[in-house]
Amino acid sequence: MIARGVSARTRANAGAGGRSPEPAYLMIANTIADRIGSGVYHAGDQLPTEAQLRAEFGVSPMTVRRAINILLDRGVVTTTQGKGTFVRNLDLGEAVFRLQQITDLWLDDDSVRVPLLSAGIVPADALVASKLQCPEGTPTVFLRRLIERKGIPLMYQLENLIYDEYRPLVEAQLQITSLDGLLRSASGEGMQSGQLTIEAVNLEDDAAKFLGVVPNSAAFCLEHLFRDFHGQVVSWGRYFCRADRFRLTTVIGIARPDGVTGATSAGGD
Amino acid sequence: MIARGVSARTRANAGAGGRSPEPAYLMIANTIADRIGSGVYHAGDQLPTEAQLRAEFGVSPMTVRRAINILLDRGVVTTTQGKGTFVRNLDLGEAVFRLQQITDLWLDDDSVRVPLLSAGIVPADALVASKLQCPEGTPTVFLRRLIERKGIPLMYQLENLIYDEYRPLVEAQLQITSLDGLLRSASGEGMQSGQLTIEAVNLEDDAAKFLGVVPNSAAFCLEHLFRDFHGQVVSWGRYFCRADRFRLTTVIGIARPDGVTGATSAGGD
DNA sequence: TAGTGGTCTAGACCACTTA
DNA sequence: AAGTGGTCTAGACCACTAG
Repeated sequence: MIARGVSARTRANAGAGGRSPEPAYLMIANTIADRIGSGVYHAGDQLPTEAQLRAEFGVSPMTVRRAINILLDRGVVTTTQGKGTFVRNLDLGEAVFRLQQITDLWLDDDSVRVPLLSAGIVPADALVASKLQCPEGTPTVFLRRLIERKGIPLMYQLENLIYDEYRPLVEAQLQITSLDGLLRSASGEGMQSGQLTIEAVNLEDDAAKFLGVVPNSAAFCLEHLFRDFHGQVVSWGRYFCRADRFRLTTVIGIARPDGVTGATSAGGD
Repeated sequence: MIARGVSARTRANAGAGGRSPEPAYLMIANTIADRIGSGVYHAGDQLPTEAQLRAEFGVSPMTVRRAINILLDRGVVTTTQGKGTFVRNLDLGEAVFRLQQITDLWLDDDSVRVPLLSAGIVPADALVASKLQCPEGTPTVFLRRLIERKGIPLMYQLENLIYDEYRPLVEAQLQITSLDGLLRSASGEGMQSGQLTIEAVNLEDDAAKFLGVVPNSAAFCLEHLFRDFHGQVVSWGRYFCRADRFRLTTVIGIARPDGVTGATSAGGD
């Protein structure tokens, strides 16, 4: 929701007491981005040097530097020491998809339910053992959940947790009834780092049944692996997400005034 | 006035006048990240204040500020004005998947070929017209391509371009024979911004045939929409990617020493 | 009121590129 | 040698939060 604020980039800053809500470094970065977007600076062109920008905007070196760093982060420009700052071409590689798109959608939705389908302690088979990096046969807590909204199933989750009677992790997991709680548990106390993978898969019969789609339907499989402070894997699981409800969207290059900045659509009603 | 830069570095820095390749702000950020990772600072804890860090590392306010901004960007800490800097919990939402993972894999691979399956001028149907934001029936250039590596098909691409006899876009497109060229064309001259969407889909018969998989197989569908400087859509297309060759992976939280930072695996041989 | 982070200055020296 | 970006200093004032 980065509000680009007022269109008047007339630097009412600096001198007078009136302090703009938009810091100088942001105002400078946005001004330059606008110029690139409107074709004042073309792709491949060299931008004015830092000294020139400093003079134009009447700020100190650090401030113009900070503005350029922002454009650097956004992937809008590149800098080469000794040469200059240049407008970048559009690059597919710079596209980043944020998982937050998905999680944001339903966090504040009261109609979202997270029923537990089954829970039990099962010995780790070869696959689970390799994922959890434990010996085969190690007792693990196996959970199956459904995430549904307004009664419509959205995700089917399988999760294996290392069983540790001294760790309250499992009990906490069993009591989760909201998506919020579910996501928080993943980010919970003991967790220190995680690895996430997205794949496209064909749903097997049971998953398809729970999700209310025909078997073999395509779905996103979001696999997660969480570790504690010692690097020990404590949780491995997969979310199977109905393909018709999930979509990852992103924008590259300079967002036009009409286009949203980073907002997304995903799985309408 | 302390010497400059190279003052008391707690790490293996400093040395005999030898300048470290790691700037002070990075070294400070990494040191703090290490402490969080090793449990010195726990989730939810308040970090030392900027004044304390400034004293500990013997640097100026701006430098320690910059280090904290890096941790802020990485999603490792949060700051609240007037309160302090705090260690963040793991948050699923912070996960970002980079498309570069996919494109990097084959850019330097000489065995990658991009044969053109068909090319022609066709009137826009309802779907194409809505995507390209042009009237139905508008002539568009329709291209179909295969991206293959060592003879194994990886992606099947469909693309519609606005036909403009004065724009060299189409001719350039037709001469593309490498993946590098293909990706560059997307980022090409006229393009100013793009929108990308990833979905999971079931492959239709013809797509499945070209990709050498059974019909109805799951696949990633990477849809792209590119605009020129005026915001006019000039290209809409979809890449259908074999699910067994594509995977998006990311790491959240503090990467452990053994784990790779942002490197990925995707589609082994 | 005291302490925190947020922003900014007006310089400096450095490493690198180009000629 | 001249010009570029990269880093850093030693302060300053501000906005916000809390007791």
